[in-house]
Amino acid sequence: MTPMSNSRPETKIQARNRAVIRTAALQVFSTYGFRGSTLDQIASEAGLSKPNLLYYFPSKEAIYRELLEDLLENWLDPLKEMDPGGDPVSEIMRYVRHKLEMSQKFPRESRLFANEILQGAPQIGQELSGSLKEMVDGKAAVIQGWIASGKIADVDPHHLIFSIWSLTQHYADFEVQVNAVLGGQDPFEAAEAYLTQVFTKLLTP
Amino acid sequence: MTPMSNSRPETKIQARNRAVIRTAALQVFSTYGFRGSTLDQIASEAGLSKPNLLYYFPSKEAIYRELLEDLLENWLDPLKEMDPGGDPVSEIMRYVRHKLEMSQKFPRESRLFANEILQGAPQIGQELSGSLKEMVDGKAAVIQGWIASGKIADVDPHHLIFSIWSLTQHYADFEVQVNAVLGGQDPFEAAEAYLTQVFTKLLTP
DNA sequence: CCTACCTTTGACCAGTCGGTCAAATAATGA
DNA sequence: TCATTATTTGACCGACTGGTCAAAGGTAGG
Repeated sequence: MTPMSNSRPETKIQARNRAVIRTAALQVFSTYGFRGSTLDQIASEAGLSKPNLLYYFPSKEAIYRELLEDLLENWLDPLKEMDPGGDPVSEIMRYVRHKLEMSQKFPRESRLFANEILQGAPQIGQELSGSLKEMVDGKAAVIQGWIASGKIADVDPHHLIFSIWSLTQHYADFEVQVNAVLGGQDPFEAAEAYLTQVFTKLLTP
Repeated sequence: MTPMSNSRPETKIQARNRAVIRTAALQVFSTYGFRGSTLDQIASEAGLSKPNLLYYFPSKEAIYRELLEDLLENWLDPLKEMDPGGDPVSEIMRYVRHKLEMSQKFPRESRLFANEILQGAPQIGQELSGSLKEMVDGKAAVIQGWIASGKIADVDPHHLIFSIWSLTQHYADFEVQVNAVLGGQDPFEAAEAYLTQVFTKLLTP
């Protein structure tokens, strides 16, 4: 009997092994994408046998989906927290710093997402044009309000959001290139200063 | 006798079929990455049989390498063309527009590169820390010169270059997400206006 | 026409893929 | 203790992987 097919409470072994598998799968999927990854790789990375993996998850796709679902929750949350009542420049800068910090602390999650999008978002396409679009449109309206009241400069809100995603995630997704070009020095300190400069100049009316 | 193993001039059939294969392989590799792509996929996309593919290219890796090598040439060229003697803001803006145009016209090439970097640059790692770093360092020195003479604002040159790459390539690499959020309208017109605004404000002293 | 080379392919190979299963092994609780 | 359940694994499956090969089908020049 597989642990997913009943509704008994999760044992300690189950909790531990499912976590181990998720970590291993994140490592592999974020590097090679769904199709480029194999169960044997993940099993080896997790220190478990392949049938043992499939005792905890019904399929390769199920592991991948669980990772992506967890990701989408945590990934889009910080944008939701942008407060329409707060100071516009501070709110946006806080979001920028938060996203940059996510790239620094969770580069694998960022790359997992990038891989999924590069491959045409076969698993999360609906969320993108559904809840994500909804949320972005909502925040774009908030930003448009800030513009209308003259609190920040007149910039396209959607592209402003894209530029925040792009600039911050770049340090995770293109980590290898950034490190190669910078020759080993840590990029994030200078990145934060640079991004602060960019968005301060851009948003100041 | 395979056409790569001698030095006779290329026949018309060879030229045509090698081009067909490159196009098909670009489509597949740029979507699924090297490991996620199969020769059968590429052969099917090219309308050729799998042994026929391997008549024109010695291996899957050889096709991939040829694509990447062609890419690196065309991809990094425009940065080289940035003229130290020209007007700084114009030169940088011209580069930004050029890169954005590349994202619009050659999104598959951009995604091929992105996939290679995401996977840790197993094929082009040396070029990144070799010739690419060299060239970027050179251009960063040029930009630093412009800053020193007060022609543009004081920004970190390396991160300025990263931000140009990141912002422009985002519209190719994350095309699916951008289209989903924008709901079908063409992103590039607004993107060009937005990026002009960003870099004008950033660079004006 | 013929011959020499170019091109294409069906059949095949060993290794790997995601996934199954029965049996063995550990943990748990009465 | 013993029986029940949870966990682990070796052996295995059919499908697919990158790649080979010999033979067949085209093509071009003399």
